[in-house]
Amino acid sequence: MTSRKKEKYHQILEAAITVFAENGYHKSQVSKIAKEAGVADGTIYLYFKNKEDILISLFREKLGELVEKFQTSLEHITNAEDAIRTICRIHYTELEADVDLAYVTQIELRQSNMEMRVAIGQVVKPYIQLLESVINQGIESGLFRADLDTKLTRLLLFGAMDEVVTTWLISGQKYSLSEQVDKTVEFFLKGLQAHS
Amino acid sequence: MTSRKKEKYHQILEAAITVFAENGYHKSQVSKIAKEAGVADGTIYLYFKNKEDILISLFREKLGELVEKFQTSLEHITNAEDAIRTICRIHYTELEADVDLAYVTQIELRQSNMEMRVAIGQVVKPYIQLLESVINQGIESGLFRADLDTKLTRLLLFGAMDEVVTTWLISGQKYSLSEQVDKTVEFFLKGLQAHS
Amino acid sequence: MTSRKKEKYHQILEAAITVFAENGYHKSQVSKIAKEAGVADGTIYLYFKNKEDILISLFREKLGELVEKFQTSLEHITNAEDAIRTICRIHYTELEADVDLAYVTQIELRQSNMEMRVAIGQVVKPYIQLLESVINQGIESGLFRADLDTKLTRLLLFGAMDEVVTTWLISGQKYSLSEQVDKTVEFFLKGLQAHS
Amino acid sequence: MTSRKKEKYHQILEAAITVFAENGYHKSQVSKIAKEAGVADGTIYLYFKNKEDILISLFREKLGELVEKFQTSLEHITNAEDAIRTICRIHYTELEADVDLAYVTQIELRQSNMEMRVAIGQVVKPYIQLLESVINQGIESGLFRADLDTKLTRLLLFGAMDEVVTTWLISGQKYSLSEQVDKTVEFFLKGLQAHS
DNA sequence: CATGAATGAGCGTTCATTCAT
DNA sequence: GATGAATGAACGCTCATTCAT
Repeated sequence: MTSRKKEKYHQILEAAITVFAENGYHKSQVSKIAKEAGVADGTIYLYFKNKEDILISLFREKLGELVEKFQTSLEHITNAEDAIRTICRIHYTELEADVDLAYVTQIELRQSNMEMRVAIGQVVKPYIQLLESVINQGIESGLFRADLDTKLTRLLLFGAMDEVVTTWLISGQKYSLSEQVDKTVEFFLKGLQAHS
Repeated sequence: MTSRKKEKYHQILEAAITVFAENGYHKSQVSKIAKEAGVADGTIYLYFKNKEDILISLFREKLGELVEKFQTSLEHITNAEDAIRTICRIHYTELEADVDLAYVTQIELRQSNMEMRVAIGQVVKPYIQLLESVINQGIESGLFRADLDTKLTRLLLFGAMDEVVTTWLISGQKYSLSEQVDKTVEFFLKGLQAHS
Repeated sequence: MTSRKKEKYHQILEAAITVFAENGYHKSQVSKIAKEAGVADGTIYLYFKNKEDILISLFREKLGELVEKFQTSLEHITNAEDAIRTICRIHYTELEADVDLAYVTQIELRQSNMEMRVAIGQVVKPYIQLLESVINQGIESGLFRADLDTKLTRLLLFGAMDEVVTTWLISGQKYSLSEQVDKTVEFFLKGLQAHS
Repeated sequence: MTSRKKEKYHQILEAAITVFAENGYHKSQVSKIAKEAGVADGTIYLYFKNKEDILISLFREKLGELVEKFQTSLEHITNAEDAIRTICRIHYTELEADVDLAYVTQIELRQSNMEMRVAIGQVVKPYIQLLESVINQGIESGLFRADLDTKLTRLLLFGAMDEVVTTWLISGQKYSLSEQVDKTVEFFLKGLQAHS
């Protein structure tokens, strides 16, 4: 029962990601998502509070997976520099590999009001904390500058990567996103490193 | 006549910025903007093609002013490092000084479809070119690393600043944005500088 | 299920005929039709593409019934003169018996653009063909003149009857329409008959 | 002054006929007529009560001219049969010669509410009376049947011709309208004549 | 649990008309 | 008389959500 419930839940989410990516959030009718998922319109509301909830859930699920990948990959990495490189690589390659997801996170998810932004903030938190802990670890290990403002720095890193992904997406993905990892990381590390 | 026309045009834009900031683009009725501007609903359409056009015009006007400020401030600055610092300072202080404008550019403007994004892209272009020219000048003058990818770098800089502003905004402007200039610039310059 | 669907479909059509007859097509709001039909505004659009579609459907349904009546009545009539008389009688009596329908077909339906005219043309076709076949049969049987132009003649007949109905309607139905049958038919037959 | 007034009045009417014929009454904005006429929007209202008044005036003016042509042509015709032939010829040839006028009278003018219909009725009156007087004269001279119902007969004649013109118009004027005169008149006369 | 027909609030836009200049 | 900027009422249609089955 529970597994079947979950099944339909994910079924709807997968449909939503497809429909959102194709038409954008505001132009995606709930009925279209239902059709894509192969369920009735009303069924959607057995699994989600409302349309907005679909978008947030989508983000939560997908970002959850992403954060897991980050955590798994970082598990045996103790060097902060390597960690930054790994984070950037996953950030770029995962979104490059799933353009639909990229659309939803970079474009559609931004089409939200302040209340949703707050909700999204909650979802992004683990990723942000990951960045923070890496930065902190870098400072503690002496690899990164001691005068770094952790909270500001993680915004700079995240914002920079975010913009690169969005621009790549809007440009029509005409070039390789993952090839930008090295130069991005080099810029980051120089900005971060202690004995520059 | 022309001045009175312009007067009403700006009257509507100012009303729009207020209403958009308060309710968000999608929840701002044209009639509400008209009321705020003290004109009839139909009058809006004498000055703007449609609701979307208001948003884009708003952005164009305001960003135009901003770019002018950048250009004026950079006029006598030949040192690329100083230029970067000036850009960041203006970016932060101007948006900090006009929270409504900040809301519109950081939140509402993102609530747009791909077509609008393209239009916005045109508007942002001068600012982007400004960043690029400063980076290029920095490289040529030997202050910045020669192996910098100009196009990638300006994304990193813009994205980083953009995220800082948005986060500050969403947090409820509980801290000073302009105080973040120094640490932001320090991070940037270390990432940019040649003799690191 | 299907019958209930049809039920609501006809419910809306009957409401539309009432509202159109009372206010005219252009001054009949969809909401007024919905109210009259006892359904929500949106329900209209589950059964009709748009407002125009209501008008055309109305015409198609009602004229369909009318054509059926013509065909049933003519089934056992082989004499072309009798057929003409029967057609005129039905044309006048049916519209006299349903003033609302008459309003819609004679007045409101004419308030349509060229595209709608084409659609209407399709609906009227069976009636036109009926007239043509009667004329042709009359010619073949030797009752009607051999030099009659079938296509022109059916226009003359239809146009003449149409004008009589419209004028009766505009005049406020102050006299009996069905009493005009005999004199109309007499005029027609003299114009049609061979051994004049 | 008066002549200049009249000048602008006709200027607007000519513009209206062009615009109505091109776009249809409901899709013809007053501003478009003003532009076509080379006057300001407001000027229209110095010469016409409202948009509807333009249509009726147009009809009144043009039909007035037409009736004059009828009357001039019938001046020296004492034979009722010749008169019918002349009327039909003018009816067909005049509208064939001025397709724009035909559009307005046959299509656009019908897009009117009951109030307008009444107004139009007043305008058509002289033409109707002309038809009536010809029929009456025919009866009195013994050429036409004595048992003709004058009021009904003029409807039959007018309606028949009207339908022929409308059908020719909607068909795209692919054939000659004036060539239909002879067969139309032949049908009429057989229906009208006494010693058939 | 699932359905999908029904709901009805909500809104961008048009355009005939007015009136200060 | 002439202008044309300004007005604001009016409405077709969409679509997220509900609920009887």
